[in-house]
Amino acid sequence: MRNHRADVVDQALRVLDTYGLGDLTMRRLGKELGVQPSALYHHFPSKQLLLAAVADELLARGARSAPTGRWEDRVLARCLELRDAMLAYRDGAEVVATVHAFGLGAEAPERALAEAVAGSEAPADLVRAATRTLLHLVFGHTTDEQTHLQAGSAGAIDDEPRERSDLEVGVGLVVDGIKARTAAQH
Amino acid sequence: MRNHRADVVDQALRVLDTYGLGDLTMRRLGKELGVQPSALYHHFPSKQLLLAAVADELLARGARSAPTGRWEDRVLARCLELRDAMLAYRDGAEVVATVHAFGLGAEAPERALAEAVAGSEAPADLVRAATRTLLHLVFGHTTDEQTHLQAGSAGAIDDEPRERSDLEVGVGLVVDGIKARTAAQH
DNA sequence: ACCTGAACACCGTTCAAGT
DNA sequence: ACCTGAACACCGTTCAAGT
Repeated sequence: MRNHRADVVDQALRVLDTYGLGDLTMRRLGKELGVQPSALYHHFPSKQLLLAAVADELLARGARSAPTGRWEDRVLARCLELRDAMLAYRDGAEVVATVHAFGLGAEAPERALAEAVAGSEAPADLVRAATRTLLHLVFGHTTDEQTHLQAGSAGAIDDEPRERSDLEVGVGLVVDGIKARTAAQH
Repeated sequence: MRNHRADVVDQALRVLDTYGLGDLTMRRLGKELGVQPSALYHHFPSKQLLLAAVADELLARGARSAPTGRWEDRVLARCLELRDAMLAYRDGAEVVATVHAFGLGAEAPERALAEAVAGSEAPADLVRAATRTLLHLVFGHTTDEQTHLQAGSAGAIDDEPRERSDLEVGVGLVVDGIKARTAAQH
């Protein structure tokens, strides 16, 4: 049975969600597709680029329609959209953050966030710095949250809301900071 | 020649800085110490715990005396101390962030940061959320900065100041956010 | 276009045994 | 206390060859 690029990505997402990033190996993925590991190199030149495609597909599946309303609300909506997309797959936050850090993909969230932050009408330099700050904040908080969530199936009832509200507070602080700065130089 | 725990950590730091995290393997480290890889398991039960000790030593070497003055200045000082400590070793940011994410060590920066943020006299919940936000921000920005720095030896002259100022702006935004929030509920 | 089979150059970790 | 030697169960990647 011959596979296309999309089949490989789809199966990789399935392996990721079922067994975790540590078990998402070229050999394991090949076995799951009924194919030799070397066959995967017909579709992707390296595991890193396969992972980039996986991250992009994961984000596409979690994508929502563009938020409307006040820019502060649009910023929060984009942050929660990114968080939820990453939480939807096991180790999703680690995959997306790693791919983004290596500059191989996962660029849609930064663009979407930048658009929303630009609504503040802050200077371009501040918009860029604030966007990157928000992105790091979402990656960091969500990775923590997912680690907690996946670690203890026991007693996680208590921790989940606290983690989510921590992210919301963090985003709120940055938003307030942007306002304070933009007002200061009015 | 018999090694102690501290010798292993010291050599690991040397291998890390010279060859990078990708080449910091138990086999490579053993070779560098003139010892079989299995000998390392006399000192550390796993590579992860060795890395935790490496992160803690890296942070200890970059530690400064406690900052004084206004809490905003102490917060920034702690953030820059952490950044500089991580930048001092190749792949230092990735090592520290990973160890911290796994909850195996690298806890001193969070404690130091929390102490400084508490100076704002904000409610305990806000102090905790803001501290974690700042920590993620420093990890994220510094990882980006180090990636940039290590990637292109060419043209890096232009990027370095931009990255550092992005971090300072990010910290400033969060600090302003804390002030705005604490003032709002006065 | 998509895949096989075999190889290359590695990993982390365990464990009985040595000094 | 610290280390050896050998093994176990893996990795990512390459490449000539097949259909």
